[in-house]
Amino acid sequence: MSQFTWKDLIQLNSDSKSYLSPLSCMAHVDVNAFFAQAEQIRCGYTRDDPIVCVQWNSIIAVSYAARKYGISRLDTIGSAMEKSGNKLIPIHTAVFRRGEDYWQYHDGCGSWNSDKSKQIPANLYKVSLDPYRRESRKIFRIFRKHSDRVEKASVDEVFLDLGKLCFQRLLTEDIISKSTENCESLGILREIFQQGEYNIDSTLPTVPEELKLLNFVGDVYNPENKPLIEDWDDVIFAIGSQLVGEMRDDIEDSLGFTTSAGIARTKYVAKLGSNFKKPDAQTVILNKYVQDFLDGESFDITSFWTFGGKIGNEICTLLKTPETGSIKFIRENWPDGPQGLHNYLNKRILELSNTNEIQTLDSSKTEALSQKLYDISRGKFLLPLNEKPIVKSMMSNKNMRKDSCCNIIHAISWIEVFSGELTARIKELEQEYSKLIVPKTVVLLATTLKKKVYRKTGHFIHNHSELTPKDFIQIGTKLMQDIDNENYGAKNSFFYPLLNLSITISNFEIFDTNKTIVDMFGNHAKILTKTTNNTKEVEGGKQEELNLFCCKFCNINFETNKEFQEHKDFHVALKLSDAMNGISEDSKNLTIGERRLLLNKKRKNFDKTPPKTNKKSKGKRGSTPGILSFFSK
DNA sequence: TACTCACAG
DNA sequence: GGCTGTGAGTA
Repeated sequence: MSQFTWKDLIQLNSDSKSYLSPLSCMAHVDVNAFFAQAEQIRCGYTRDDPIVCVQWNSIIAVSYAARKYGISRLDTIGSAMEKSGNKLIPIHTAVFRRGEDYWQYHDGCGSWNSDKSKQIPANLYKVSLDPYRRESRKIFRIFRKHSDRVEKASVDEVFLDLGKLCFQRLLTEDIISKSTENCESLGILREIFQQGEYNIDSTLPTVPEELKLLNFVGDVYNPENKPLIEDWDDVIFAIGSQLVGEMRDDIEDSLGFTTSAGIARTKYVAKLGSNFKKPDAQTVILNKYVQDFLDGESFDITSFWTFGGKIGNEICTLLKTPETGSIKFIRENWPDGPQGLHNYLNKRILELSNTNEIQTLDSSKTEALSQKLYDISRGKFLLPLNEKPIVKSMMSNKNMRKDSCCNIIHAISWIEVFSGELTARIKELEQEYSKLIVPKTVVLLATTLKKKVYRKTGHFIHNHSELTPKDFIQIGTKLMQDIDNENYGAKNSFFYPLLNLSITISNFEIFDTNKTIVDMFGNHAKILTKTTNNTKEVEGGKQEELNLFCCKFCNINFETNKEFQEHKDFHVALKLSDAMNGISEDSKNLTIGERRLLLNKKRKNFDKTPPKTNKKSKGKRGSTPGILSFFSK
């Protein structure tokens, strides 16, 4: 007799409820040493070549072929090369050069190269992870081809809710496997289902003998060689393992990546499963052996997702010793529900209240926490697939070396890099989803030795049909000018060199592309004329006229050429004033573009005082600067 | 809303 | 350790 009901089975077919069914089947798939594999494939190496992916002096991914030298992610490339007797094949990530808005690979270059001309100095470059995002999307697309129940958990991981696919394969598709083509009792099950001749609360028939021969793809966790298929959940897992096997094969055949997968009732256990055997493997954790798995492999609380840091350690402390953070300990000491555990945690928090051992946890969190621990320790913490929105935020960031950002010129050059990166990333997403994606918020964050300075747009509107790096450069530059004026220019206080500079865009508005551009931006154009004092309300053709004297950098319209020229002078001056004023050796450190600007400046004899601040040019033309067309108040 | 912390890969 | 992202908490 089965322990499951028809309701449990049918629930699998529901996108929103499948995870709640005792027959639910989740998978976690992880690309092995993703960055290293991506480079291996890109550069045409094989899996046996010991590739490591390098960023500056650090290794950020180690291929499985390179692990045999004992290389780990924390090694520097220098020490790793030594360990391996120079056998490693290091490949540096793609990089942007300061002042340039595109990334490039410089294969063969990197700090391990003794040839000085083949270095990639971290003060002048910024790492680009775009190539990996691109591969990640290709992989994700393959999962999506097989299933619409996919959660992208990170750049190299997905969760799958296999309930619906398993259900369909079991009950409505012809193919389960060759061994069951003639399975009469399965036919009967299907017939009952199709005729609707069942009571939803009645138990399912016993699993037919023929079905017990169903093959699993990958390894089933079963150290004591107990029977595999006995009830319907085992059948579902066998089908699930086949589905995941097919997806992983597809990924390997079409893209070349090997992956590891875990299949289990819950996301948490599936994730432990994918980590269990690597690379190129998959592990099924059957419900009836999940406790053996959790106990036998001596998992403790800190092995579980979101418990890997302080919280997990504090739980171990509350439970007295690290060993007693073990899953078995929790399950066996609180067998009758989470209430006892809840009381115990609260008691321990009180006991430890005058020590500083417990900092993150407090009694307001223990109720939910004890329920979660109670469930986790039984492999029954049910979490639905989280279908994430396209994007929530996007950051382009650079941690500076001491000479990477010593003045506003440098800062603006980095902003150009950020702008190129963000625009390219948005464009790729737009193409992938056939949407227009418009960020409403742009944040510039500068970190100095002493403080963080933060500027944010109100309501970002771009009036182009297409987003260009220029849009972000305009805004980023404006924000940077504000920050510079307030913290350096006006007060003449300590500000540079910056330790960090970043642009984060967020608050995305997403439009379907089947609308016309006018449909989408018609309203925005109105806002533009409304909120901008110095732009007259004009229609179509007349707008063109105004654009004759339009600063492309700020998108300010000027009424006369003279004003326009003055404004342009102001830009150059602003960009250059700091470099000329202070630190003369800066010029050594400038990129070609920056140096050209400097030369131009000398040639044109720009030394006479230009309009000094933004405010001045504001005042001249009225109360509102034209750049406001990009902001609301 | 602005900012910090925690966590993850 | 550097880079990118999410979510919770706090004021």
